[in-house]
Amino acid sequence: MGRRNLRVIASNAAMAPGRCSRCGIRDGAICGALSNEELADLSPSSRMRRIGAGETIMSESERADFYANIVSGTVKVIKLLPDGRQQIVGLKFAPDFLGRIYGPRYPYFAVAASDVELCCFPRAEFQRMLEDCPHLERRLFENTLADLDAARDWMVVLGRKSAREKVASFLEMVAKRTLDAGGAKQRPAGGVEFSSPLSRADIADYLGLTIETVSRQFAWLRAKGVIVASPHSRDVVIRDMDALSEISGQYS
Amino acid sequence: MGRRNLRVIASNAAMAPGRCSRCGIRDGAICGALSNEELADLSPSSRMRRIGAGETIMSESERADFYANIVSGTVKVIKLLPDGRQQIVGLKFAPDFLGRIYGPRYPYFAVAASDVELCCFPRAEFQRMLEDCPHLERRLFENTLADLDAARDWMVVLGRKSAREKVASFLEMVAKRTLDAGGAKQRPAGGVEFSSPLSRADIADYLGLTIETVSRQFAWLRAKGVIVASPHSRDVVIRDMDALSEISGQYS
DNA sequence: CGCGGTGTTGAAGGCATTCAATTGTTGTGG
DNA sequence: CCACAACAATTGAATGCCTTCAACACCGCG
Repeated sequence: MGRRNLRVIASNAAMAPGRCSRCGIRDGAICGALSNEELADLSPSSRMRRIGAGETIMSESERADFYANIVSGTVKVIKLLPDGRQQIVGLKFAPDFLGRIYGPRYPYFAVAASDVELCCFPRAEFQRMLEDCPHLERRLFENTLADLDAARDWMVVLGRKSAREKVASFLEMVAKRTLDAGGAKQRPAGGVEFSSPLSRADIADYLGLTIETVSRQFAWLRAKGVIVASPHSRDVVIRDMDALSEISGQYS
Repeated sequence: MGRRNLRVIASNAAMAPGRCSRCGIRDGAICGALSNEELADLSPSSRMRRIGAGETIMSESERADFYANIVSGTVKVIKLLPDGRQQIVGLKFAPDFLGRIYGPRYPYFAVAASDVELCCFPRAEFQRMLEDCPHLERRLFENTLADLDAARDWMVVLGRKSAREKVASFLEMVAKRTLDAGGAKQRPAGGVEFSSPLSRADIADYLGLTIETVSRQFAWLRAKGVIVASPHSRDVVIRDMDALSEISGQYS
């Protein structure tokens, strides 16, 4: 239950300096808090990195020497128990920020759930920019508050929901966040179509369940016609969002 | 399971203006980030409030018009599901801070778990102080990061631990935090003595369990000699902290 | 084609919940 | 001071949900 192996570390080719002014995620990312001049200052030190699915981006034990924006892909934030059980404590999509300020250590494992593109800043440069830009610090503060709310929302899912409600909550959450990011298609009759960013194993680790239980709940939702999803596939169509919300316990 | 009623609201006598300079919790509280002059500026607008156990301090639905430091007592941070199930998503002790900046709403219920003394600041005054004092904002940011880490730590407990491990984790956490605050007695042979800040019902809501399961796990820990606790009492002596850590799964 | 990885499905078992009854504690009023 | 009510905690028995163990199906890739 919840014991899976973490493949560690990362081949990472340095890419061309970030052309921030043309960056597609700028407004959504923390960079949206910076003026053109400030961004021009930071831009030369940014580096693109490509991370393969399953690779570890940041690690609890080691000192994190960079910060990053997610340009594309999905990142799992993971905590481990000494015996190997694991719990996903956060999910990060583009254009989310990755890293921990005010301390050298990132207190979790950040692992690529899919192939990921990162826009990375060296620690020192970013810290300097942070001191000069109170609005950047504030933006990060607001991000952290959003992370806190998300974590606490999920505590309710973990602590008080049944397996069925958990899986429905997961689909609801992914649909919402994917729609916000423009990665999902709106379907007639309020349907939503997207591809799950997580494997069954990851979903289990996110929901505090086993793979088998997750699979069974998918089967049930499929049988009920709430979702359409061919077996062995990560593509999902939510046919009836209201029914899903009903099942998730979010609205009664 | 997890359905309990929230008694709402608060008789609250206004007390004498905070004598911040002699305040016992100043250094631990966010006020520790303020100079004597700054504190003298804020001091006149502070008000002491006494809250009875079970009363709601802040509410999800209503606009919070004040911020507060906890001077004494324990506060539960709660989230509710529409059907009444509840999950405690945070515990606050003295000298913790209560409130949410950058927005008019506090997104949880804050409920007194015991009788509580608060040092309250009107929203407007505090916001003004915040704008003038970047170090105060930074202190709050660091608090929020600590809250986030605590929430994510607890997600592991909720998602991946058995009932026995959960109860052991709870006792461990309370012992640690109570010791830090000086509210617990060190006993010979590494023992720790304290009084549980939460009822069985609250512990259940914190651990995502039922009251009965919590009670049974207490009975088991008692039978094993890991703790000493007379039934129907909140007083606990942890006889063997190492054994407790073993049981909690925190160290294997 | 065979193999590893991922996902599905079945059957059995265990752990936490549910339902229920009892005990202990606290506070109120006679 | 004691009786009583209201509440909190404990304990027992039965149920059920999720896990565990196991086998199999599907997919991509060498």
